[in-house]
Amino acid sequence: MSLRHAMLGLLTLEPMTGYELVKVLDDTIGMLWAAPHSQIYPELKRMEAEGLIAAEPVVRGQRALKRVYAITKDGVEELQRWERALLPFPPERDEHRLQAAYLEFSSPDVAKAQLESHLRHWSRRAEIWTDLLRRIEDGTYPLLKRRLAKYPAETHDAIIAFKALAFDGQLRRAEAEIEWARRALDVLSAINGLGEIQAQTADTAKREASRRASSRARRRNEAAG
Amino acid sequence: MSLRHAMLGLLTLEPMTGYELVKVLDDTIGMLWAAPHSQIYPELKRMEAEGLIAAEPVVRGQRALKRVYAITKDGVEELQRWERALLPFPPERDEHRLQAAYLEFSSPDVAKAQLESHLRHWSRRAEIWTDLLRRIEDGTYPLLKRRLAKYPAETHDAIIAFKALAFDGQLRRAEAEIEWARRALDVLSAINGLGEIQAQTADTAKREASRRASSRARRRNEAAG
DNA sequence: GTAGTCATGTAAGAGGTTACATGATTAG
DNA sequence: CTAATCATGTAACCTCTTACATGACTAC
Repeated sequence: MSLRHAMLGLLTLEPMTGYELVKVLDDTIGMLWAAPHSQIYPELKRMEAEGLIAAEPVVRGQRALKRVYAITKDGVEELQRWERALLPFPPERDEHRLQAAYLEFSSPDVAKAQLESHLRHWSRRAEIWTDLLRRIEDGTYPLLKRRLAKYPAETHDAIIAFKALAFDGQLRRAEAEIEWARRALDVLSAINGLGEIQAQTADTAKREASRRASSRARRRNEAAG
Repeated sequence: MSLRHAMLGLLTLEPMTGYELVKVLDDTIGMLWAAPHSQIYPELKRMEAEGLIAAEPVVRGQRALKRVYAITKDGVEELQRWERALLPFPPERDEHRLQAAYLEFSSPDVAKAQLESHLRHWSRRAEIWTDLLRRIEDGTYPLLKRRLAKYPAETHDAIIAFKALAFDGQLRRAEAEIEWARRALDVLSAINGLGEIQAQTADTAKREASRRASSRARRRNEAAG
């Protein structure tokens, strides 16, 4: 349940509308914790109901209203409670690594394309995080500028250091992925026996089971719908 | 939907019971894709219904039966289809990194304990992956031994290389986390201004809004239930 | 007999994805 | 006037988590 804490953290900067939260959770903070608007609006409602944030209606144009959310005392307490918790580590679940583990069922050209895609993805991520780090350190990152303006000078070093720390962690992760993908491409090009490996199936193993399984398989398009 | 592909991959080694899959997905392969038994058994049922695997009842003791699942031709095709797909990259979502980004709401001693826990967790993971890598490379990893016995000799290099590649990626990730946590501990000890930062809340910002928000907050225990 | 392992389920609920849906405002 | 942006929702579906549940088999 960290979407809530990502939003509480953002609201310690200043009150925001759901829409503004949608934007930052799709852009910069989304590089730490991403969320679509379909998740954000309902969560804001729940947080308001629980008293963690308070909405104030603000006029917009002639007819329209927008709801500006501000964090409450309870919200700050919840953020601090979470901030001080020892969070459990999630189980390992990495689809790309799992795919790599069974590359013998792929083909060399496809595998190469996949690893190049991996490299491109994490290189783009690394660029984004490098850029964010630079902007945090040279003071041109707007969210941070506004945050520093709001908190006492003696806390600035810590605030800057922690924001940089988080993105530095992301960057290190990206760099590890980049190095891995490069090495994987080397491993791939050094291998010849790759290709059309035939797995032994229930069908080839057992004749009568085969007929049942494959006719069941043929029926599955209708049955699964 | 990769649990299915993790299991299809395992079943290309040999037919297994749900229980055996539970064990490997909690142990070695669980280091790539973890899953609890409550997810495995229903998924096996679905996969059987779709014709990707075929169950054979095998006697156990006097009264009991166990269901041994074998991959079918359709199952192998599905594994190959997935293996050749360009998988999308998931959105960024890292609770520990998010927590690090707002460490100014924590306290120095708690933050230190959290980072030490991070270090311990990923060091344990690194040990596990290092050990798996060693056993893959010196041929003492039983799952791999059995796999090699089943596939032609010219594919062995590739099979070994891909299994090693996957765990190497995990190891690199762990090492990046370890280095990050070490650096984070250094950053932490270099900072003094950390501690009881007070966020400006809706309560402190607006007097009349305050009264409404905090009385709402007081009511929330009953209201939220 | 009894503890540990083998073996297999169900169910409620949380969190996230994808798609569908609507309308006001502002800049050109 | 029209396109982009601002603004806010709902709903079906999927995956995963956590907890509850049961019973046979085997080694001591």
